[in-house]
Amino acid sequence: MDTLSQTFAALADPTRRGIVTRLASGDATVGELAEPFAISGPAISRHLKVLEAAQLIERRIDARWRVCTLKRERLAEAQKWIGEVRQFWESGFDRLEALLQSQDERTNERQRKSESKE
Amino acid sequence: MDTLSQTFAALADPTRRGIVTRLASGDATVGELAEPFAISGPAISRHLKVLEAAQLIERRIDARWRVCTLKRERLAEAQKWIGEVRQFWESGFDRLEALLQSQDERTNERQRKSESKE
DNA sequence: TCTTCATTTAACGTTATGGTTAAATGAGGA
DNA sequence: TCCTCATTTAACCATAACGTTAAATGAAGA
Repeated sequence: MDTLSQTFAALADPTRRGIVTRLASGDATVGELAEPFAISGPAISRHLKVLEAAQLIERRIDARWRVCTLKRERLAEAQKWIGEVRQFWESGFDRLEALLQSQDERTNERQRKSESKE
Repeated sequence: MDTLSQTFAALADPTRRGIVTRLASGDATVGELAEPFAISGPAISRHLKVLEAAQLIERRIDARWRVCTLKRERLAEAQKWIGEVRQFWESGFDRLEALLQSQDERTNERQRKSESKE
């Protein structure tokens, strides 16, 4: 799965967004992150694994706790993607090809006639 | 499912992001949207249904075509959510409670001790 | 009216997601 | 060493997601 898909998928769950929001105020242990939610430890653990796989957080070991830290990069990329679409939409310009390339959103794209001719 | 979850889930698929990007350059029929992708019509139709359910697009009937339009609101909300988290994270301030409330991210939250005492 | 064409719905299969409980892991403290 | 505690892994279940092909729908044009 591509990075952007992973980022958006990770943010599509309210528990995970809650965790991200909490981490925006500073690092926290798994237990601290779990506290506000009425779900089991293993469920939290899996949510953290999803966030880590999406590179939205990092985990490090501190004595007998795992401390989670929020990472900037993926959030920035996701925000940028939305921003570009919005900006393009507002501008009314017809430079789609440029936007498509800038966003590298050609996954699954069908072989183009123009391309197969060349 | 809450709105934000629906928005992020809709954006978590590369085909749907491709459709959104295409629509940022202007309205398009289902056929036009389907053209770049190597998947079946029904698959596109379902992607459009997801985007419509998430209120990212609208469909209207024009003769024998269904024309799709991008909508602004949900994209703006999603971008805003990410922006708030990032801003909060960068600020280093400890006003988590305010952020939580502003984002209405208390879904699934466990009964708090302080609350049950009051 | 009959046919065509764009799109959707139905039915189906496979894999992913999110939850659970029970057991495993592994560092710290007694 | 042995116990405790924080967290993860394993095994399982239900439901959602995404793809397919075949059939249905419904407006346009002959």
